[in-house]
Amino acid sequence: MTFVKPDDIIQLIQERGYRLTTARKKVIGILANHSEFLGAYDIHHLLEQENTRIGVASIYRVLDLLKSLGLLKSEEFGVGGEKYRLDNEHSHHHHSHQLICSQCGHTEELLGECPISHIADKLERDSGYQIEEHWLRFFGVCPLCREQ
Amino acid sequence: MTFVKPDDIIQLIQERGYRLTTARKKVIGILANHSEFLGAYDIHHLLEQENTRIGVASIYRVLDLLKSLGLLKSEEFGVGGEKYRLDNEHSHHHHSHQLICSQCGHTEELLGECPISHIADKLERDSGYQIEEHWLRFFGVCPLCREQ
DNA sequence: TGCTTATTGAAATACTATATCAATAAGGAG
DNA sequence: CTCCTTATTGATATAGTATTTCAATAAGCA
Repeated sequence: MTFVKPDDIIQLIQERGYRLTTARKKVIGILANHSEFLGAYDIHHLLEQENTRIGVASIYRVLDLLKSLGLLKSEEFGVGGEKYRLDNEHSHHHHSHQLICSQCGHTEELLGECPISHIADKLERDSGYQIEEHWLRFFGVCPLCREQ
Repeated sequence: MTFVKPDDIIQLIQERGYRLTTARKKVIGILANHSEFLGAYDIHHLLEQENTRIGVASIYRVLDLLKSLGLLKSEEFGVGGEKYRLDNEHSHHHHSHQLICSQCGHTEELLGECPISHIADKLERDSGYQIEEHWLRFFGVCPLCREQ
């Protein structure tokens, strides 16, 4: 179970002017009841088990919509394509990513999307720790120091 | 260009009792001439441009062989399946991965395959730094401390 | 040179993902 | 509550990646 309530998502969808359709409700329902990552076809199969037939194309469309609303986390595991999960409040933790020159000490903050969050998620599941923060620090020789 | 010489790979293949075939030589030749990551079908197309026709299945077999010999690095980029590159000596740098309890201070070393190396590789290309080392430290509350 | 068998190529198959388009249904207007 | 507009859907076709199968081939040894 995630901490995102289906009703909140449905409300957001309507607020944004999107229609509230069966496909959207069903796919969101499945995602809300599964804390693990699911592939598009996993969702398709789970819906079939509830005797609900939603076209694969529509499942991808709902996933795209949720992604565009920032409500979805996705991961590429080794095989089997992209997997999706509702983005819940616990999936974020503080981090610090730095690139440090081991010769002159110059430090750069690395911005952009966190490449570690999915590792932290997995680690949280595997270790039982509740991860709050991580540091990622790269040490190397900066271009200026390399010239000398 | 990688720093792995095709001849060294070919020698290793023969030492291990595998036959030296055209498919193996050609695929290794392509990989040795490309420092970027290539998909199986990229290799297939590149070989066609040299008027060499190697079946896709065989390309996958060569890639599997190289992987089993530890000579191949692979990555899943966003789309388009797995990509491969010969593993060169510069692709390794020292690292330390730890999981630390922020309450009791208990520290665990995280073993297993380094999930950061490909980030380091990309960073090296993008930043111009020559990365030598990285630390990845996760801070959280361990299962014992969570019970209290 | 011939033999054994590891290896290959082609085709069939499976799976993920996207584009197309007629049919459908959501939701506002009346 | 009914009608109308059009966003949305489902089925199908298509594309790309990956694996399996099996007869044909060629590598390497005697």
